[in-house]
Amino acid sequence: MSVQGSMPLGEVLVGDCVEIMKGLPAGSVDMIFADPPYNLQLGGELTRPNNSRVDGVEDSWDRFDDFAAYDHFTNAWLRQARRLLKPDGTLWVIGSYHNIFRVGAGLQDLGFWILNDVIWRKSNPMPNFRGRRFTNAHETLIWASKDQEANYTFNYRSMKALNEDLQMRSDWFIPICGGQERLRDSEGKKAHSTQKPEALLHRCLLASTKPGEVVLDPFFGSGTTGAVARKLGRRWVGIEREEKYAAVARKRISRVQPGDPESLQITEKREQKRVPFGWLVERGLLEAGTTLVSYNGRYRAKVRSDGTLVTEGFSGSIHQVGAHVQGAPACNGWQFWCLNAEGKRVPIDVLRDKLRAELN
Amino acid sequence: MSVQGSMPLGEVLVGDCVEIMKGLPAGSVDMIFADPPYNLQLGGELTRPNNSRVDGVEDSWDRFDDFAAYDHFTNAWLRQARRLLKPDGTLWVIGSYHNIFRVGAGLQDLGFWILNDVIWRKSNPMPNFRGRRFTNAHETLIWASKDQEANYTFNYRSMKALNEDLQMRSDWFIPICGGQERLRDSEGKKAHSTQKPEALLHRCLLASTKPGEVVLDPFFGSGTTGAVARKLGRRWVGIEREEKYAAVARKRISRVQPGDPESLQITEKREQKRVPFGWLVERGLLEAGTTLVSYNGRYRAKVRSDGTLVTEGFSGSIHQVGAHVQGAPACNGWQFWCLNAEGKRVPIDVLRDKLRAELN
DNA sequence: GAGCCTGATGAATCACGCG
DNA sequence: CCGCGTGATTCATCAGGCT
Repeated sequence: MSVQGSMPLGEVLVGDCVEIMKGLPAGSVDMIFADPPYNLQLGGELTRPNNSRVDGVEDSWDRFDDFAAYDHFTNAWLRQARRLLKPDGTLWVIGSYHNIFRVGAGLQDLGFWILNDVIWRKSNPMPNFRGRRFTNAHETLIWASKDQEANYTFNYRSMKALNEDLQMRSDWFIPICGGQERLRDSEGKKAHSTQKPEALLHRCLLASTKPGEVVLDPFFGSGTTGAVARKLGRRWVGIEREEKYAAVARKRISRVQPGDPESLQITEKREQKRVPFGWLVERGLLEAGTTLVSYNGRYRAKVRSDGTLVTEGFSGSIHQVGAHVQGAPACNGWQFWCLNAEGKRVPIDVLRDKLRAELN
Repeated sequence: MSVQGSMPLGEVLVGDCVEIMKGLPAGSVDMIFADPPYNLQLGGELTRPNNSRVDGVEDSWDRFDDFAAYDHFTNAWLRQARRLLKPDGTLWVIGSYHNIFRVGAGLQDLGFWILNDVIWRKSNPMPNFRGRRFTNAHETLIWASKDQEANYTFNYRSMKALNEDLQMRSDWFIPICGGQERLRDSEGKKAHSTQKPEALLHRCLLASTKPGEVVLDPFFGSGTTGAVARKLGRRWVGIEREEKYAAVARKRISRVQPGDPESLQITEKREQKRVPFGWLVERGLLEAGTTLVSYNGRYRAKVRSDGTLVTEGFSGSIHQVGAHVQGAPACNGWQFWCLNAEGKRVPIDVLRDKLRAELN
């Protein structure tokens, strides 16, 4: 058994990611973002029609003898990822058709529960020069919890806000990393061949973590995960096999302005403090005896001094009475019941909001 | 060994697809489109915010004991699919994150060579009613040949034409099947719970088959593959486990107007008649002695009467000379060499097009 | 007929905390 | 650990009915 130290937050650890993960404490990570080698089987060089050479991925870290070797490697790092995650932590993995099916099946076999697969649609993909296939214009991300029962984090409201107040879909349109964002060496060459755009990590981190939580990236590369984590006030740990890339990442992240806590604060509705309906009556925001109307005008009920409602032959909480009159199994009374205000029906939820504001 | 008959073209065979495929002749199919069960593993019932019930997929054909059982089933039908395909035939499979990773890994293990994964982006997916995940707004298709060396069909020009003369990308935006297209029984209920849109099949068939070729769908369902195949002048065979669905499909397909051969004709450049460069000189579209310039203006060469080019100390075909001056292993001379026309450089390929038009 | 409103529905792995 | 109560939660499209 290996000796397990504490989490080296804000550091890039250099070495084999499986071995290094073995030395980290179990259940200490809230989210893992992994961009493993793609197992690209490029047959020789790829050239453009005019013979200029495409600078593809041919680094030694991206070569595996066969699928069995790749599966073995995948299983090893996924096992460690699973061990390091907290019970409610989640895993993101990105890949292409060369490797993502093997990774997806592998993580399902280990008990991970897939929450979504997400498509990164590239605004500016490389064309298919030979005209023999469809332009490969996307990559696939898998988002998974440790098991089916996990109470994972999903910042629904933040995602909805990012998408013009419509639910965020599973297809994301984001440009590839280029221009000023792309890290280059002194000769102008790409510092890393598969640098991911910060916008992609921004969305993953914002969707599935809270400020201050711990994010691990076992294939750190040029450190995009660390840079965005710092920007978003998340804590991070990176693992990178090559010191060359680790150095690039450290320098890059040190220049990132950390996000200020206040602007990072987001409140999901489901996290707000509970306000019982009765408090509205106690506090005088609603008088006992007031008649409430259902949102569609079909039902009426009277408010009692203890915070229950009463309608013909039935009484109970706002939720119970709402469900009863509709003959429905459940009902959110806050949205169902309304006040008549200036001829318009207003959900009693607005009174709850008002009280919550007073209570702060 | 089972007795193998001939291909029952235009028929829906009722029974277990693996068993039926075993009875069909090897190497007899040009393309297979497969929409296997997704193994959704749905839990209890799901209601919309208005308390109406979501009509999920609860059919018996989608229930498997565990991943092992699903993998076993997947391996069995993929093996038969492989046996039935001609050497240059291709396989399409559609799935969701529940099953596609297992199918993708399984077909790679059998030696299939993935050409693309294609994303069907739904214009109108069902929302995520509980706000716990991203809206699952896509499904994934895998397109694969039997092996890496296969000379598969890809109708590049047709796909490009379908996409406003830009290369067709791997992400397709297509509405789900509803409205008039959705087959319903006499009570207005869905005839099949997972009917695919014809637009999706149209694109798959148009991309990867020629008129008259044989298409097999081992999970025929309501027969979308057959209907579109008939419309596009492809021959088809369907296999469906339930007679109920087979009957629906037969009736549906019988009403389809077969495409007329002329309008199905498409011209892929690679199938056009070969036109040697020398013919341009013979026919007078280009005079011997003309000086050609490379597309980037760096190199020059002179046309000789026999259709060869000559430059400083080297002569040969347009391709050989193009490769030589660049020091490249190969070169497409039709695109590399240009004429100076009205101050602009125009590839000599335009002269070939002109001659081809004259030769018709 | 045009326009507006209401209701239905689609391959869906769809709560959570407290007592 | 289970049971129960509170309460969070939907987008695009089509069919049909009413003004």
